[in-house]
Amino acid sequence: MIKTRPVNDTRGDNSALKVVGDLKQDILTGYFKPGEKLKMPRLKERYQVGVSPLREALSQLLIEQLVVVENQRGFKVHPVSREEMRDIYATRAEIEALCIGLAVERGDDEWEAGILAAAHTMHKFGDMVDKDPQEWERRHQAFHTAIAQGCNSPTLLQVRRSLYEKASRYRNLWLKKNMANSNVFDANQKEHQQLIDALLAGDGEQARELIRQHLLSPSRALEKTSGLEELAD
Amino acid sequence: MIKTRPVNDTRGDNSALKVVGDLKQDILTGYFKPGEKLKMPRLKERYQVGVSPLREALSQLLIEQLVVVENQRGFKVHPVSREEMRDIYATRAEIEALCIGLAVERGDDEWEAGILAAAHTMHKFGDMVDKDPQEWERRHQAFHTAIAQGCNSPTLLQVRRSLYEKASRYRNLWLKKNMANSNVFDANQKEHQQLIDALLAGDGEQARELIRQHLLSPSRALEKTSGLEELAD
DNA sequence: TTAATTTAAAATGTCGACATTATTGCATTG
DNA sequence: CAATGCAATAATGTCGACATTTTAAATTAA
Repeated sequence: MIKTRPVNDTRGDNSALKVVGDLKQDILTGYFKPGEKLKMPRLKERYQVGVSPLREALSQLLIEQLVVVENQRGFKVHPVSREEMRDIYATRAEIEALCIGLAVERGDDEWEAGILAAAHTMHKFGDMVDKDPQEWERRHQAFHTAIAQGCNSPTLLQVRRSLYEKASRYRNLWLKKNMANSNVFDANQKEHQQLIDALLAGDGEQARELIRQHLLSPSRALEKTSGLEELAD
Repeated sequence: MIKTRPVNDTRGDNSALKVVGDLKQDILTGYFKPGEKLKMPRLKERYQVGVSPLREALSQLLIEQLVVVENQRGFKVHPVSREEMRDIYATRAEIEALCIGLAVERGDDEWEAGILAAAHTMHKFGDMVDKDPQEWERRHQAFHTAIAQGCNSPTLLQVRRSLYEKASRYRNLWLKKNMANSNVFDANQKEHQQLIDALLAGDGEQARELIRQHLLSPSRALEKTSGLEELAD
């Protein structure tokens, strides 16, 4: 029996690594607003660590472009903008299409099984009445990740994950807007089925086009809303 | 008149940011070998700063996957492996093809001019007798960057740069092996001309295929060499 | 000699302290 | 009243110190 360890088990890690996860979550979920100044006293209080681990954590989020720094003026949450949203979503769509194209070429039976399993998990959730957006998003992402895994390239998957996280702040807005709207979820379900069909048929070109449209729809929806202004730029 | 500032001007930056550049250089050029332990006393001595800025710098290189960390055992240079080299180069080829495909769709006259300018700068260097590999690589990269710029996507270009840096350690091996071999440089020159022709003709598909082959050739060459073993894994 | 154990040395990760720099609030002036 | 200048308040970035842990060396035992 292989001993696995939960993804959020941070026992052997140092303080910085522990705080990276929490801080990232707080930024992605919007607890810290875009553009907001991240003052050390507040962070020390919230995460119960000194400045050294905090600065290490912030240095990591700096490279992931979730925070920005200005000398002698500390750290801020990376601001949001329509332009950035467009660019991130467009890039994500291309990267995801790339993953899928390679996956169709390289994917094996185990890959296909993983997709069907994840699809089932998603489908079950669709029946629920109390749609917790976070849990829905978890399963939704698990489904797409199962597909992308088929590309079998750690480097590419790393790029993919990074873009997914960058997009999270915008996606959370979209989720708030649409969690009541069950049409959206039904349409999603349909698109997923089309995607699965194309994948199992080995039609890479079709799958690539489907995923592009699928990934861009939240972006298109957000273009029209005024939700972005709320998040000070 | 706009006041520009040289890329390596680090006056307003904090110590960590200054040391990031130097440390990265030292890792990419192989001054610190893959897998080598990065001990604080040595780093303090070399970069003339305390542990705090050092740990911040290392935290950034951690996300860029140039170093790895183990709790209570400090930082190490990220090890190299044939597998990683293959994956990085393959991913880079796909990303570069993606950039170029978009660039052909979106590029304007200024873009084309930039390519020709960079090509000229490269060509001039080809005539020189004393081929400094570093300078050659600078111009080579400037040429490819000029092309990729046409995609007009900061996010995608960021991904591209990150992969370029990850590949640097392997590329430096290749450069050492081939700096005497002028056949290689001539072949390169030819491939560049083909690429330019395809780009100016607007043939995206052709350009994408050319760039894939172009980027993969160092990887293929390195597959055969024994150079990797020198770098302890 | 090899293996195990103890001891000593060195390195890591974190905090508090301090100098420097930014920001805020208040008074002064035009 | 607006704008400017000044003081006091707060925050940043860096270092040295310290407890903890790892690594290396020395010693002992088999």
